Amino acid sequence: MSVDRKKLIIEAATKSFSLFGYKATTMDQVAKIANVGKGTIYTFYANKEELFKEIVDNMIVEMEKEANDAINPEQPFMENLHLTLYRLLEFRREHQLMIKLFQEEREIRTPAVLEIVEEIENAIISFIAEKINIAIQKKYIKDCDPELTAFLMLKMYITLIVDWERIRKPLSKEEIAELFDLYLFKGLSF
Amino acid sequence: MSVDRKKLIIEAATKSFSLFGYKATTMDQVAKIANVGKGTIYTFYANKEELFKEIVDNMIVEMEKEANDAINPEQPFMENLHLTLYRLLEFRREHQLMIKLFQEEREIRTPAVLEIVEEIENAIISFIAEKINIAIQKKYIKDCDPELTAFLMLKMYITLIVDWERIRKPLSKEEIAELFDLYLFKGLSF
DNA sequence: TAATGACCGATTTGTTCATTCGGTCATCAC
DNA sequence: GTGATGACCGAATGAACAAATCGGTCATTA
Repeated sequence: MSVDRKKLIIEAATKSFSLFGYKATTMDQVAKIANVGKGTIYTFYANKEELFKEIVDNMIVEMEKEANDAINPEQPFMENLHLTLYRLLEFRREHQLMIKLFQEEREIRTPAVLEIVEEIENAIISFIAEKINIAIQKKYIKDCDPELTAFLMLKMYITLIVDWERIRKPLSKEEIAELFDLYLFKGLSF
Repeated sequence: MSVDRKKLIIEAATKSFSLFGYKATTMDQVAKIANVGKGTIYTFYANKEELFKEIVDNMIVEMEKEANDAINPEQPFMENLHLTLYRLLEFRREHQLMIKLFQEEREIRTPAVLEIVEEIENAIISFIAEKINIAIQKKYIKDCDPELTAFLMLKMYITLIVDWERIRKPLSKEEIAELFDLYLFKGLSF
């Protein structure tokens, strides 16, 4: 059996998108890195965007795996939710491809990248919403719209970790856990 | 006494910035609208950015006045906080200059506009933080960092009103009030 | 027949030149 | 003499054109 060309292409594309982003990655370059003719890529993927989606979808699977690894079954639900959200934002801050994607979203606004970032966000929301849905059924938390709650929690974490750090001081993991618990779980009322 | 040239300039600049934004407003144009020589503008303001700041600072004062008008002393603190935040975001959505500013922030990223938008955000945060500070002292709510809490609340409102509407369905004023009360005041715990 | 890379039209990039703009200051009107 | 002005300046922007690059195709090849 000859070499697995599809695998070579996926590896090459992952490298290139991670290093240069979507726009700055050329199909010629991917072919070169993969040691494959350019035409070969088009026997597996209809176009550049399809190849891109495949790479990002793989990353999303990897991300969800990591998020699940963060869960500690002995901890209460809200603590695990915190650990999950925190791990997701760690991934977002450290994963090469993720970094490039968000940078390109901000700085170049490549349409294909805007689309894929929205897809990533949706994946995260679905992922969190599912956990919330279960928590509602098990009466761990009050009844609420799981999707909206997930959306709000994600935005809250981005606010606490990314935005607040930009204008004031960075918060530690423990501080964020406490704030999450105070604002969303216990509430500000006495 | 001759005409108040400074007032004419302020009125003209307000009109022009509101209609065309910062970048597309020229000093020649402001002078023309104000019926004033271009040099005259520079006897009051050191440069275009200073003039811009004056106009936006006036708008901030107007915005805070409107936000205060939204308060109903007979209502409980959290309801008034909701009314205030909602009014602030209404202002943001409806005020000509505000609309142009945020549009230019997103689409052109003019440095001077990025700066001023941050200034506006800081003004809102200080404004809300002050209310929260008083509420903490009066034991209306638990102890917390007023600035961080204000920041979080503002972001939460933007999430609920702007972001959620973009990806799903718009929420009514009452729904937002309920969500605000549920998530931040009562909390999700039983 | 799976793999390839020369080739194509479209888009992007680089370059040059003309225009516009923010800011100055010599002159003017009173 | 003083406050107001607009012609003028260099820098920045934009238009226009040429050159290079890129995504995608398909006749050829091994």
